[in-house]
Amino acid sequence: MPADTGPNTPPKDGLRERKRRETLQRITDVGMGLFLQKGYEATTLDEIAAAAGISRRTFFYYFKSKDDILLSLQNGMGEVIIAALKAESADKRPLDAVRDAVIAVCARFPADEMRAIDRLMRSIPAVQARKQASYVQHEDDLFQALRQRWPDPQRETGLRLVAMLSMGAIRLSFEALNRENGARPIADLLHEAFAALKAEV
Amino acid sequence: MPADTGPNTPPKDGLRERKRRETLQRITDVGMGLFLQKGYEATTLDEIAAAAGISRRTFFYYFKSKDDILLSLQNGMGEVIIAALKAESADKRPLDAVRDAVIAVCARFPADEMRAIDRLMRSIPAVQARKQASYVQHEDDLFQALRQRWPDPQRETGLRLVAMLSMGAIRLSFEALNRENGARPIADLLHEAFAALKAEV
DNA sequence: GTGTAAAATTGCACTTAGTGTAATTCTATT
DNA sequence: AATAGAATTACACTAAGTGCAATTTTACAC
Repeated sequence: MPADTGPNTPPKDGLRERKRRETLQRITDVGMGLFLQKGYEATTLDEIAAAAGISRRTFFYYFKSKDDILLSLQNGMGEVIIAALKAESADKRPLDAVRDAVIAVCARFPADEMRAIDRLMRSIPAVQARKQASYVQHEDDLFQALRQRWPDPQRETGLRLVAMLSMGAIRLSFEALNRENGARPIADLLHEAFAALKAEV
Repeated sequence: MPADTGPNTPPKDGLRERKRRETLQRITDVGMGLFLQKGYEATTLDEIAAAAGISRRTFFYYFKSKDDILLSLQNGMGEVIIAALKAESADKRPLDAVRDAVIAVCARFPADEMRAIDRLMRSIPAVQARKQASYVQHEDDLFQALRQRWPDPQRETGLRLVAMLSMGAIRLSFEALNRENGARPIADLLHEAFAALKAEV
C-alpha cells in the first residue's frame, strides 16, 4: 500500500519499517531529481525504478501512479497543517489560527525548494489538476478539524466559511508567490491574503 | 449522400462544420451510453470509436483524452453560467446575481441526467480530480466576469470573496444533491447554501 | 466544370503507464 | 528452526496516447 507515514501508526522501528521508509524516500528523491533535470514526461518509470535500485513492478508497490510521486508531497503538507492547527490556541479567532498554522508549517520548508516543486506541478496538467482537486479535499479536512477544535453547532456554517476562506487565501498566496517569482516571503503573502479577505467578512 | 448542388445554401455553416458537430455529438452520446452501461474503465476507446463509426485515431482528433468526453460537459456548463451572469441586473448584489444565474442555467438541464453524469464522474478518481480542478479554474473565470460587471477597484477583494463563496456554495449544493439522492431540487439546495453562507458574511 | 489548398480521416507502428499473477526472497515472531 | 506474512521480482498483458505519412473529403478560387 502506498504512502502512509502516518503519525498515528505505532512506532515500529524494525528493519522492515526502516527499509520501507528509506525506499519511499529514495523513490521521491530520485524521481524529483529526474523530473527537474529532464522533465516529467521524458522521465519513465523504468528510469526512476532503475535509479532507485528497485524493479519497475516494485515501484507500484509503493506508489499508485507516477503522479503520486509529486502528489505525495502535497498531501503530506495538508496533514501537517491540520496537525499544527491542533497546537494553536482555541482563544484565537479560527481564521487567525489557521493562518498562523499555515505560516508555521511553511517556515519549516526551504522556500526555493517549494517553489521548484510548485513550478514543476504547474507544468504538468494532470498533476496540476490533481493538486487543485486536493485543495477541495483539504477544505473539507480543514473544516472537520475546525469543528473539532470549536465544537459549537451554532458556528458550523461559520467554520465552513473559514475553511473556504483559508484555502482560498492559501491558493491566492501561492499564486502570488509564483507570479512575482518569490520576491516576497510566503509568510508575508499569507498575512496579506488572509487580512484582505478577513476585511470583507 | 445527397449533396445539395444548389447555390442557395442559406446559412453560413457548411457541410464540414455540420458533420463536425454531428461527429462530436455522436462521440459523447455513444461514450456516455457505454460508460453508463458497462462502466468507464471497462469501455475502451476502440469500442467508442467503433460505435461512433470512426477510427480510433480519429477519436483523438476530436478529444484530447478519454476523460475529455466527460469533462467537456462540465466545462461547457461554466461558460454558460458566466454568459447567464451577464444577463443579470447590475442592481442586484453580486452574490444574488451569481446564485440566480446558476439556478437559471441548472433549470435548463434535466435533473436526473445531471445526477447520472455526476455519479459517473464521482466513480472515476482521475475524472473527479479534473472536475474539482475545474472548480478552481471556474472561480477565477467567475471573478473576472464579476470584475467586468462591477468594475469598481474598491470592490475587487470583495468580488474575489464572492467568487469563492459562489463556487463553494455550488460545490456544497451538488454534494448535498448527491448525498440525499436528489430528494430536493437543485434550486432549493442552491438557495439554501447561498443563504447560509451569506448570513455569515 | 477543373484545380488546388486545407481539413478530416485513417492505418500502422510505437512508447509507456498500469495491472494480474505467481514465484521467490526477505523479516518478524514463536 | 520453522512458519506466516510482507516485500520484491519477472513475465505477460491491456489500453491510452503519439508521431507520421498516406488518403479522402470539403471549400474555394478560377
